[in-house]
Amino acid sequence: MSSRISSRGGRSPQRQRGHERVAALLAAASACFVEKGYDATTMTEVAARAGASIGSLYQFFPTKEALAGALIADHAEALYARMERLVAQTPGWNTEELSARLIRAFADYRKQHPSFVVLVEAGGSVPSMLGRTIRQRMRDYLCQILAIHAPGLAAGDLRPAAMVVQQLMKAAVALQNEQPAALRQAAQTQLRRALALYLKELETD
Amino acid sequence: MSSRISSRGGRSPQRQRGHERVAALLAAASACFVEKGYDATTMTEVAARAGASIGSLYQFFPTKEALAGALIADHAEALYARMERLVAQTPGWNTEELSARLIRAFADYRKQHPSFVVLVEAGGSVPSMLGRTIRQRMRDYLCQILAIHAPGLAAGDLRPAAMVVQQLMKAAVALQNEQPAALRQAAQTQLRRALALYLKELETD
DNA sequence: CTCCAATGTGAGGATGGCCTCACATAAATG
DNA sequence: CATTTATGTGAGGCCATCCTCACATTGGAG
Repeated sequence: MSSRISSRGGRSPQRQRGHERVAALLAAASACFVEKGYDATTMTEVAARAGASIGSLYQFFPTKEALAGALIADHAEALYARMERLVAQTPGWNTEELSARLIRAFADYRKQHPSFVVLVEAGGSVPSMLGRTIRQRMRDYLCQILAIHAPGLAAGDLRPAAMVVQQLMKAAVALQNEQPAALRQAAQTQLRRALALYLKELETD
Repeated sequence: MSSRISSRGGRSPQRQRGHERVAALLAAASACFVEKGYDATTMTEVAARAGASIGSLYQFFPTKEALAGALIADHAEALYARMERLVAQTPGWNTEELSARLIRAFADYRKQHPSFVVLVEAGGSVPSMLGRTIRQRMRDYLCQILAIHAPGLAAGDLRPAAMVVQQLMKAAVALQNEQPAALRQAAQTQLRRALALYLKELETD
């Protein structure tokens, strides 16, 4: 749970009080990033929201970029864990079920880690090398799932298919912003159908 | 082609020289936004790239937000024109053709207006009310296309389907960033198949 | 040519944000 | 208690950026 912080400048918490602080700071940062985006949130605001002073914030996170990086790293770990559970459960699911689970997994994840999308998708001055790495690894997980679910698929067709599925997952996340709720749910249902159709087609190749 | 500028503060160009300047400024701004994102590009840099001074830039665009807004407005107009052509041509196309045309239309548009996605998708401090309006209107166009192509579709199912198609278009745009080219093209082909499958399913409802 | 509105210019004001630093407090250790 | 390490604090340095302003230049109209 504790995010490893770059050794240069920012000291890791040692006592219990320190760990509580970093937790509060990370939570505050997450909320700010979601509400105002990466560039628009200020370090002062994050500290204030966590009930800390600016100096305290800089004690643990030597830089704004390091703060975002720690958040991303924490959330990425949770994402990987979720994906590994999905991979493990894939053998027992048919196409419809797999489609529904994939959509639901991403929708749920976004609810629990709202700042992740904001930070990784932000094309701005946020550390984007992490984002590339994470997207790549996500694609690897999807390749595993597809290899299990559609064993007849040629190895060369695996990655393009995984990329398409990945984009559909991103679409599921984007649809969560829609209002009203009835329309959103109808759209999510349709997206699930589209994904199931595509997965079914992959099996017959 | 000339972008209408808010009457408060920023004067519209009157002589030919002025029009050339705003064109150069908009082109420079577009390039900067693409390369560095909205927040990271500076007004000084835009002016320098256009071969103008900062004062000249502020003569026509009273604010950084107005500059981005003018760009978005120009690009949106081109988008609407393209969508209207698509709507007009839809009756003559079968499902495969429609799918290919939709994907290609968006991919081409992104090549010709690279800053549009950067500005509209940027969740930061960019004027986002324009983005909402544009997305809404895009959805309306897609509803028209679907109503033509799948006349049997219930009116209530039209908007959710349009939302899904819209997300697939966004996916097509996102896939354009992928490297290497062979992988990108394979993924785009797969996405076209997924869209065609979904459109075919809509017809049989 | 003269005049005047449009356009061009860049130094500088004003603001705000990232980060530092010198010092204060808390808590563990002996 | 004395000491030392971890943690807490906030004023301020430094710098980048947005935008203003007073003035120069251009070019068409009369």
